[in-house]
Amino acid sequence: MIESMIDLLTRVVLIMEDGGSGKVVVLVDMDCFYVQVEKRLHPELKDKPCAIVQYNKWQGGSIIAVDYEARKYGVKRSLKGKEAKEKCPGIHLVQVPEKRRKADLSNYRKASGEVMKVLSGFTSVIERASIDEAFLDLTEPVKDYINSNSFDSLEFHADLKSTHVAGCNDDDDTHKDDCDLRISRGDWFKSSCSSDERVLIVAAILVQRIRETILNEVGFTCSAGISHNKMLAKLAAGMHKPNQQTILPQSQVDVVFSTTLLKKVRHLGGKLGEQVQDKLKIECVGQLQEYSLKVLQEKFGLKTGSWLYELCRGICHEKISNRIITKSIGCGKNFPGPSKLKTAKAVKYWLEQLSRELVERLEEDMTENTRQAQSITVHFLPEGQASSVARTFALPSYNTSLIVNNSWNAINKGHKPVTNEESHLTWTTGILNIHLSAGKFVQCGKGHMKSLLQLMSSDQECSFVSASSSHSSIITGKEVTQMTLCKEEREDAVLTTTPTITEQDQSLETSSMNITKFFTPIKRKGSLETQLDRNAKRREVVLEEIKGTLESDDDTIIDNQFEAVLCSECGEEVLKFVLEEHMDYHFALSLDKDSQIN
DNA sequence: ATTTTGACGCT
DNA sequence: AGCGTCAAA
Repeated sequence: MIESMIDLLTRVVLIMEDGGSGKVVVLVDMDCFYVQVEKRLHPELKDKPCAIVQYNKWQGGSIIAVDYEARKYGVKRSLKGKEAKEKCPGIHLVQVPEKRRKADLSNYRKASGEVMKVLSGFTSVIERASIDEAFLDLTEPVKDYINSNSFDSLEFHADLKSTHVAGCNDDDDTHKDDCDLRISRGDWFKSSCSSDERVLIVAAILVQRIRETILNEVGFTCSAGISHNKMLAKLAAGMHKPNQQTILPQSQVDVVFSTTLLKKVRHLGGKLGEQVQDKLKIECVGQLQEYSLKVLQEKFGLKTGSWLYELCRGICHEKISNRIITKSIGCGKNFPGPSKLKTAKAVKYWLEQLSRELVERLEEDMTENTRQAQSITVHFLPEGQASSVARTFALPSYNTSLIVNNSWNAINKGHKPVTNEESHLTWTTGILNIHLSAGKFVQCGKGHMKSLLQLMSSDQECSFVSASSSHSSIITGKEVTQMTLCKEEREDAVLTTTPTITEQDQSLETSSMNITKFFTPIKRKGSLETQLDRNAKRREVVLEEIKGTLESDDDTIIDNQFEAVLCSECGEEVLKFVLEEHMDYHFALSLDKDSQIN
């Protein structure tokens, strides 16, 4: 009974030409993004087959992006650089930059930001879906455009060269079919076209402009899918690449779905897609239409069942959030097989490297987005375990030592050493991966007029932490006085951390890694901006002093960075502000020795 | 020995 | 909070 009512309602919805969404949704997807970023940086690579690799010591590195020229030779993601050379001897392999002995993706994040900025010029509703993809809600812009005067004077054939309509044989130039004629002739547009297709064609004109603007302003090509919801837009975007766009109207859904493999649909590319395929013995999305809502819910649960029921009819209610910056900032590194971390020294070294990258990125994020992360989660994968372990702790200030120490404690809790010989703890099992992720961002700082306005006007994505008096919380056994997060109170916030140094910590403190003290208390006075200004000034001075020969250093604010000290390892005089890097250098040497012994 | 990310759902 | 899934380069 209920089922037949839902079937009836669904049929009614389907009579509505756009599947009931009433929206215009676009997915913009950059073509082989990392390759384009590198080619912009190295124009001589233009028109040459090219792939991006991470690292290259082992098998020529792992490929993470491939341009369309190289794809012709069968070069794919996840191949080794070496294998790519075999398939395509002329290929140019560009390495991802490395910093602190790990891959550094910041160039690509910056380029992504450039694209997002251009997109924000066209519509107020943008969802960053990944580093190179964004969903746009063009419903309003399309309405505006239709209501504007320029609408009548459209010349479709001129503007829609790179536009396709899904489900039409538009690949063969000699056999232009109905779909192509539709979009290339204004007269058809005015007379013989359903209203949902009409808005999508107008959207296609806007998307064409958006893509041209991205190319002109930041120099990247992209592809796009134009439809009524996220699922269809994403599917459409993949149909014609690179540098093209595809309309997928509701009227074409059945035709397209009759040959679309399940795993090609968003969210069905993994285990669920396999389950659906196996349980129902079907291959294509369209075949799902043969199953009642009841049966789908029995087999896959209430929620997933109704999701599948609607999905195969082209209906998808996934909301487009309004957010072009990430909700978390993280970095991690794998230590596969032979390179697994076996000593406390090695773990601390990499925690230091990861923490420094994280703090660097968090500080940039703060100046860029006037927000501050409130928590860190450390993930690590002990050898022999199926899944990684995660532990979360509070982040009262952006401080490398704090992150290193809390992470170290977290890792130690469930991972006991078998021997403990003077800063050389050894575990029965090694550590195969460490990942640090900062999250729980709250808006902060001055210049809050603008950010507050943004906050108020945007949909739920941003949330306030209500301004209240300072409170303490117990997290991972450490008492932390948190700052008040909003408004004026913040100005006078003073941070204190209460150190609880364990025996193990102290034994480690003698290790060459521990340059700064654990939980160096940080007192803050004055506004955030003042702090940032000071940091910026300090960096300028430092940069001038060392003439750009060294990475600018980060975190721990020490009064006199220019005081020289004698290095305990080599006896050289070293300025304090490069001491950490200097010790890293020694440690890297010792690690290399270690690995030679092994 | 793909690696390094990031979002979200489940419990 | 911690784990699992899915996805992108």
